[in-house]
Amino acid sequence: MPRTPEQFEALREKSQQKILRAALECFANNGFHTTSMNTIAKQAGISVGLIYNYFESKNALLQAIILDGCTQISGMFEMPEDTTNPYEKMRVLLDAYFTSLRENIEFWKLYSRLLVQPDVMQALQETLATVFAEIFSWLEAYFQAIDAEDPQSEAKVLGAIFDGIGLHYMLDPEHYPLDAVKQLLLQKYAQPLHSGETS
Amino acid sequence: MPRTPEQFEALREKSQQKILRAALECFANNGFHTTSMNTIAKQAGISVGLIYNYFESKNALLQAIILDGCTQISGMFEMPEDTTNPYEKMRVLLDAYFTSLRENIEFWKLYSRLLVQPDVMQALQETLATVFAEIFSWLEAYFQAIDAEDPQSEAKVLGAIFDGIGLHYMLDPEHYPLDAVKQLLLQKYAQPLHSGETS
Amino acid sequence: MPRTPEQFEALREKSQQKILRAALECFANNGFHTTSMNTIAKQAGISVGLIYNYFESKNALLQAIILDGCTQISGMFEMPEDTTNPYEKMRVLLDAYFTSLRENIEFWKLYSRLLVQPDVMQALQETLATVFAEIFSWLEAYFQAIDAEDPQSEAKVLGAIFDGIGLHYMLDPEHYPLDAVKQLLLQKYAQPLHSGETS
Amino acid sequence: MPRTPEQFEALREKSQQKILRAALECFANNGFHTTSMNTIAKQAGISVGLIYNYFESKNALLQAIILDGCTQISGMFEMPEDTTNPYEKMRVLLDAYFTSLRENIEFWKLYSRLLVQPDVMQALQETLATVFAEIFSWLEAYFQAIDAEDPQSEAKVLGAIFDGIGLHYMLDPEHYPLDAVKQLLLQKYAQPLHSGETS
DNA sequence: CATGAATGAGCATTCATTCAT
DNA sequence: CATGAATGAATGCTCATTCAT
Repeated sequence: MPRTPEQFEALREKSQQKILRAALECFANNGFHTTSMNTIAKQAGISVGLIYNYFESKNALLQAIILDGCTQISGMFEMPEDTTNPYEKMRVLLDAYFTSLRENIEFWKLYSRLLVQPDVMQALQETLATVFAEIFSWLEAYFQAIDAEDPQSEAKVLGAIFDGIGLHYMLDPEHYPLDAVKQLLLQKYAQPLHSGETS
Repeated sequence: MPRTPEQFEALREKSQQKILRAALECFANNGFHTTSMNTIAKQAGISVGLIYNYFESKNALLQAIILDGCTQISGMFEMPEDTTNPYEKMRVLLDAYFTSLRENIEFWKLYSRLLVQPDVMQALQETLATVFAEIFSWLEAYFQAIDAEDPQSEAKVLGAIFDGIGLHYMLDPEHYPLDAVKQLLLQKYAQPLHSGETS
Repeated sequence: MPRTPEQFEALREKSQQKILRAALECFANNGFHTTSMNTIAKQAGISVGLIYNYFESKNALLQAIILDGCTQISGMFEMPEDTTNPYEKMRVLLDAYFTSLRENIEFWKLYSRLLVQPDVMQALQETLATVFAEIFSWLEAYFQAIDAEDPQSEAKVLGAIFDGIGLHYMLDPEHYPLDAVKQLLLQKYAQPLHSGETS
Repeated sequence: MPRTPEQFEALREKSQQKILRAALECFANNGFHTTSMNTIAKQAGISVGLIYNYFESKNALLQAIILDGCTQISGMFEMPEDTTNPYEKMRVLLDAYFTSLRENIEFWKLYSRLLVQPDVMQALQETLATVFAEIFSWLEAYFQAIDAEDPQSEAKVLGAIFDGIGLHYMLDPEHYPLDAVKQLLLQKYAQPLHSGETS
């Protein structure tokens, strides 16, 4: 009784997801170079050979993971249609970011780690450069919208804050005061400065 | 006629420096795992074996480099004796930091990279944890001195800014607006807020 | 269509045996330190890497060989159930020993060689100490059974004879008068002394 | 004030002896391959380079040690002029052997170890073969003198006893019953058998 | 004569990748 | 589709030996 093409597809999808999840966990926790294909296979509960049925190489596997993650990051910048107020937008972004930090810590670990591994980066540079550009242009637009004096630099600083917090949070998730920091950022960036000045 | 102990010492010092410099450059640009001892030797213009006359292992070599760098980082927080005003102190710190970023870009590359490689970190964790703690306590003291509402979170955010900027700068030093960003930070952190508002 | 577990098991068994045999031959003829893993692989007709699928390290490989051999040595002291007469037992032992010397000359070479390599011995000491103790207690029991004056010393001397002969035989197997020596030992140790003197 | 040639010679002799002693100790305790030239130099309190002023190579150093030892072994077989009785000769030999075992344990360790290291042996084979031949012919002469039935085999067995005891003693010098074993051998080999038979 | 820094070939070990079944 | 045994190039590290002083 041969399987239908749909069943095949579903099986493939399932195996691929298992591999991606296993690889993400291993890379994030032990580093890319330190993780062997055998380790990933064991973690995924499959054989080494099978990985090569789905991914051309260890590097290709890594790229697939990153691509997944970039989609997610980009998603954070998508706003509900009716959100037009810049402060409101920033609130949505900060919410999304801090939620993601907590929920996808594995990915953020990996992301931070890869960001800075030049050998790994070569292949990803293009992909990441695009995402980076998108993010910074979004941030600049925000600072222009609220009439900041130097929107570009403000965007750089806020971008640095995002990556810096991600990095520090991931170094010691247990003790990082994620909520307090979020509050501070909401206060700094998601509300008009000197709100009561004119009264 | 054997060399005098002083001559030997000079030779040793010279070789060690050659090795440290070569290793920093290689690690920073190509990553720790991707750099082989042979590569370092070639870069330093010496033989592989010689490296092991000065450093017990590849890891020990890395640690020596990091230790060097930590001393440098700590140095940034040492103020001239007569600097008591917190804003003045912050100005000195920001100056030191941005100068160091520009002058020791190799080290900052390496630093950012290592910060996030769990396998490499094991051995360095203690060393780095100490430096981190020092830095954050310095920053907290600053925010307490200027009567910030939530000094801890402010310190976290400013710490994130430092590491985030370092990371972004090093990803593309040519195009990063280092000066503009520095000016913005001076404005944000090194002068009283709303100082002249009421006048 | 993957192989069945039984097929894999058979493959593994075969490779492992190939490795053990090749390693024994190399170690025995060229010494432990002088034999490289590459040499063993070449001798076994496989790749270096494969050895590490079966043995954790060069030392582990050596230990596996020794363990095999110790089982064999111990076997020499196992007597047929109906052998109760001590002289008869000694005859069986001498037979077993000289047969083994001839048939497993490779192992005896290795054994003699390792016995005296302190650096290699560290790991094997426990294993070998046990075997040694067993042998000497067997020999002492024999000398007690035939009412020797100083069973312990007699055991030491006979033990020395075994190892000494092994060592000399293996230095020049072609010319060693193994049979004549065996006859002499049978005469010395496997028959009552002066049995017919008084007749 | 230049030194006289005699003084030079004395200095050379002294250094050479220091090296030989240090090397013997290291080789004996840690094995030939495991001992590095640096270790020997440190043990001798001199520099590596100096060793090469006196010995062509590590192997040459080893050979020199062995040659020294062989002279010593040969010496054990030299009898006082007036010793003509074979039993008396055997007594002298056994005395010499057991005394040497105790006093030159380092050398015997090394000797036993080298005897069985084929790679090391290559170079020494000739030297050692000569010594071996001498010893066995001495022993055979003894057994001929006392009218043994199979002098050659008796010589092989006694030779085996010597090397076997040496080997076992050196494996655990603390607990080996050297004296009792010596007594037993004196009884077995250094006095007429059945001394009272004819009475 | 004496020193020890410097060399580089050689070794054990790892691991991404292949492939017969 | 799936398996895991097999490959072999690459890497960290050691150590006998050389040589400038």
